[in-house]
Amino acid sequence: MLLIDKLSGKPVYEQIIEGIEKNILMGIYEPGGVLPSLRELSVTLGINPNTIQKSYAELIRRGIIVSSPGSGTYVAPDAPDRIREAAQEKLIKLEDLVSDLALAGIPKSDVMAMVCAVYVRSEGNTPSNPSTTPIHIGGNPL
Amino acid sequence: MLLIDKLSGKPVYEQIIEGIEKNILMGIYEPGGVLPSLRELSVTLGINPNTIQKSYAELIRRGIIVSSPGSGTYVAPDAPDRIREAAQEKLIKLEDLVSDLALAGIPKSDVMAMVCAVYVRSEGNTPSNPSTTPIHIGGNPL
DNA sequence: CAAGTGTACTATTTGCAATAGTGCGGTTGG
DNA sequence: CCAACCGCACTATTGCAAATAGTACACTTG
Repeated sequence: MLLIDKLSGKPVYEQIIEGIEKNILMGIYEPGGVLPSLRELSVTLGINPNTIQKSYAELIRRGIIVSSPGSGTYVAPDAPDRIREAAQEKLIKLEDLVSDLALAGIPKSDVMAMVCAVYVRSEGNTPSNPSTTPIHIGGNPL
Repeated sequence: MLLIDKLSGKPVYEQIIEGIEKNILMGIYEPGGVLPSLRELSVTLGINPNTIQKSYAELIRRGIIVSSPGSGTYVAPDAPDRIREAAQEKLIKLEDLVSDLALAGIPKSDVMAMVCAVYVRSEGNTPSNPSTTPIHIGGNPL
């Protein structure tokens, strides 16, 4: 998981943030579950620990993950909800992009078709069922 | 025209590129017409001439505008077509964004409604009629 | 107690955006 | 013709953010 493209121009720490959020939404990282440690993820991704820490710090600021010094970092219980709320802001970016396409003459039907296709494709990718509470392991503070 | 926001985080030279493309699509800059000179636009926007030049150079590379050293810079005859073709790439970015929103649980209906709203709003903003060929003035090389 | 954890620093490198300044050669219009 | 303006091509510099590197400290776990 967590593919990082150093040549994409997008800051690495942002890619990590988005990757973790995506994993949480897809149920790979479950609420209450433990995240990879800074140093472990650092080795896995081949990225400096400080860069990982920067991503974690931002996610903590957003209340999506919580840290327990000396123990580890964990997914907040309401992480999916918080991520979904933040997604509302992305709708504005989407609006700007669509506005550009409309001006450029891209037919409305093309955009609509694309949206439909995406939603059909993503129909089976939401296994994060809130009723199946995650298993509590170790010194998890939650 | 050409509003530049130095605090937006977006590079100024990109804002200039997008602004000029938008003006071309809206018919404010007509194919074959002359663009403001580097120095003139520099003064108008309060931006260093080299930054303007960077924007112009990129637009030239894309074949959207052409330059005639000593004379001026002009909108390419097929500029609108080229811009529209390039817009196809933006569809991919849009697809990624919609994919994110779908994963975050934004309902398809919300996205659809937003797309409709944008297209309804932008219905009167396309006065760039290809049949009305622009007037040829001065030393225009086209 | 040893190992692993998050946290907090400082210093340095790297790349990009933007500015500043100068000069060259071509075009234009009086 | 020629002064004025044009695009174009340099170099140098500044500022900023991302990323790396390294160290140290306090805490938790087994």
